[in-house]
Amino acid sequence: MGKQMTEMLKGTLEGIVLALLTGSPAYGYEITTLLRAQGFTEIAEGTVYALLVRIEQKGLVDVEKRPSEKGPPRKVYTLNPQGEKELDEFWKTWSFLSERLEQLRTGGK
Amino acid sequence: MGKQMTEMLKGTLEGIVLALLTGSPAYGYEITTLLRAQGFTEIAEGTVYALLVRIEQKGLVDVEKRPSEKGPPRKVYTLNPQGEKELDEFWKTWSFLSERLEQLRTGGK
DNA sequence: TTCGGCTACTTAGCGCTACTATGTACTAGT
DNA sequence: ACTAGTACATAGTAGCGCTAAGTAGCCGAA
Repeated sequence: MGKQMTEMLKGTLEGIVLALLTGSPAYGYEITTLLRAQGFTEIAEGTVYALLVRIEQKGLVDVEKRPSEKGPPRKVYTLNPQGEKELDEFWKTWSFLSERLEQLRTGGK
Repeated sequence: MGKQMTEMLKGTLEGIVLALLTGSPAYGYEITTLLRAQGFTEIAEGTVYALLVRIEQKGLVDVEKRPSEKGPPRKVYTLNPQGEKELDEFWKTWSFLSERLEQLRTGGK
């Protein structure tokens, strides 16, 4: 979509990925294709992997290495309790922002 | 709200300010207080002024200097046609992101 | 058997945006 | 004179997504 989307994704992409991980673990390449399937067609692979490194270092996910039939071993990420807490915070922050913007759009000065 | 909000504001704050300018022009200090009144209590003054410089340089607003009774002269910003176009784009980008996230929140993998 | 194409992960460097901190300058009230 | 409120400006910092390039394993077609 362009530069606007790039800037807007800052801060939200992490939440999106955490949300994707709720319920079912996933590995990097898989997450990238999931994002693309959901319409985020322009998200760079490198972005996803860098993000995964970050959330791992923050302790929001547990990581497990599993062999793949089709290539190098996969790093499977699972949301842990701290990650769920962070996701919770994310939704709160998002809701706040979302409500303000909805108000602005419908002319509520 | 904290670091999460700071990151999330990237890209959206510009749209918020443009939206605030639709209908009625405003000057920097006024915009800052408007934002605070709407719940964005932690937005730094310097952030707003820097943003205003940016959107002026991008040609999204027209600027007029007006004397103030209470201090230094005000710089009054008015949304111009190009700014309206940019705001339109912003709302499109926002809608896209907003819809994806709503889908994610309600369990739509 | 070699080559392209898919899978899968990594990393250095860049650009953009919001924040911190500080400074300037004008007015009014005490 | 001093403080508080109004009003704007800016240098430096941190964080995040993107670009670009690389490594590595597997497979099927030429």
